[in-house]
Amino acid sequence: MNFEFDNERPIYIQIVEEMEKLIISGKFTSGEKLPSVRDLALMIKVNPNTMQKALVELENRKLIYTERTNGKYISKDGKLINKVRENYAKSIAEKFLSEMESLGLKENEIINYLKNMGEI
Amino acid sequence: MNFEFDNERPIYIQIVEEMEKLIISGKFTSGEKLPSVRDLALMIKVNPNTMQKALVELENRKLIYTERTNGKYISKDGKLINKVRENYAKSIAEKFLSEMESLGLKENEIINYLKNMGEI
Amino acid sequence: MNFEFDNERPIYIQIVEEMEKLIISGKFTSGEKLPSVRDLALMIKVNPNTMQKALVELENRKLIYTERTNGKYISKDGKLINKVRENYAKSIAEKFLSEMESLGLKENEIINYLKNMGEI
Amino acid sequence: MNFEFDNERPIYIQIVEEMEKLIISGKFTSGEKLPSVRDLALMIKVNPNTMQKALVELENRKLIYTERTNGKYISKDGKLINKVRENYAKSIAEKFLSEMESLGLKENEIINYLKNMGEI
DNA sequence: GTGGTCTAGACCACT
DNA sequence: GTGGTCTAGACCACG
Repeated sequence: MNFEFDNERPIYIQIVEEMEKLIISGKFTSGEKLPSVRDLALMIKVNPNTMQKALVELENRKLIYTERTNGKYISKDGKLINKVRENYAKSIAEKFLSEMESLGLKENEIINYLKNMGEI
Repeated sequence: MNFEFDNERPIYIQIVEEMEKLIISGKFTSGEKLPSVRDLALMIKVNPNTMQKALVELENRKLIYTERTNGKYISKDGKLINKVRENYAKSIAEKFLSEMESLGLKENEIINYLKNMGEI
Repeated sequence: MNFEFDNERPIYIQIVEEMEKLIISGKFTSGEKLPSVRDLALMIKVNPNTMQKALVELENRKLIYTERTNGKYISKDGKLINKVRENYAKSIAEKFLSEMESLGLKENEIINYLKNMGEI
Repeated sequence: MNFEFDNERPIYIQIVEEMEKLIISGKFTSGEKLPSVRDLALMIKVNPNTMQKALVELENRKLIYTERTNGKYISKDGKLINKVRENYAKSIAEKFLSEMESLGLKENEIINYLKNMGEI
């Protein structure tokens, strides 16, 4: 894993976001066992407590679960994961549209804008 | 003006962002005189220090300028404003595309997704 | 405040439970400002980080909220607080009944048992 | 046997508690021979070490005893079992009352609350 | 002065 | 070896 952090926002939040993306995009598969907290911390070069804080948050969101003394696992709840993915896509698309529209662009203009970007 | 702030990020940054959007979308016109810092602070219900901090940042970005003893004005530099608008549009579009692609969507899928949203 | 902790369970959890009780029983009033994290930590003699962890959990439960750089406050959502109180009462009553019944006692026997306790 | 464990507390403790309840409620009869440690472990799907740890604790509490090379038996000491049952009932009743009272309820209100629960 | 974050390091129970 | 908890101490942005 190769994580880059920006200094403006808490590291643990950025870890949560990155891992959430890895889960909902299928890079981590359902039920897969995660490396130990300490190993994850080493891999992305943060303090184990920081890693732990991120994992607790992911567990609050039900994207991972803990087997006591055994390890942590990606959730097996496929429906939940799908729902999170859909919510995520919807929320960033809505945010994008609203920001572009606040610049005075109409929807077809926005779509043309995106198409042109691909061609450059 | 009716501003809503999110507790997670500095208020003055959020003011900067909102005013920048107002300027580049033309809600504030070039050369227009701004209300006094004190009045702006009252209007959006923040501490005058916070308002002042936001205005300093906008001045750093050349989007407003100060006439000593006279007040603050929206920049008359139309090219600059256009450039800021274009950079802004480009940056949010790139961010949007990269986030959608990290979910595993291709560019044409993303565009279809946006089109469908509009129809709902 | 005078808190006593048992060694079997995490201190921060015990703090959460005690403060939850104080809130739902009205010892803390709605909207009331809490002492600073550091002061609370001093008062009940734990590390500020431990106190912070407890307060984060209370915030997750919506029983308190944070005003950035200003302090923490008891929730003003009276309905929520009532609901938590009712859930709490219901859950401990159900647990109590089920445990007494698993000893072979009928409901009227349980109630008599309680009445006798008071008289001793 | 059908045991469900909560991840937050040691499994062996939960086994002890469940078996204690089975004994004091008469589900296991005095003097009855228990299945082997290995079989018990299989039945409730835990590691034999964990089962063994639980049985050692039950033996410390004199609720079972071991006949060397022969097996483990439920205690024949009816007085002891009664006493444990009474202590257990008393302790959960006291805990229940104290928790309800910490919500601001008086004893007669608590009893009415219980009566109403039964009727729903 | 407020809350928040992070690091370093230690200890613990459990399997 | 696993996750979990706790302490001590430092630093930071904000208002």
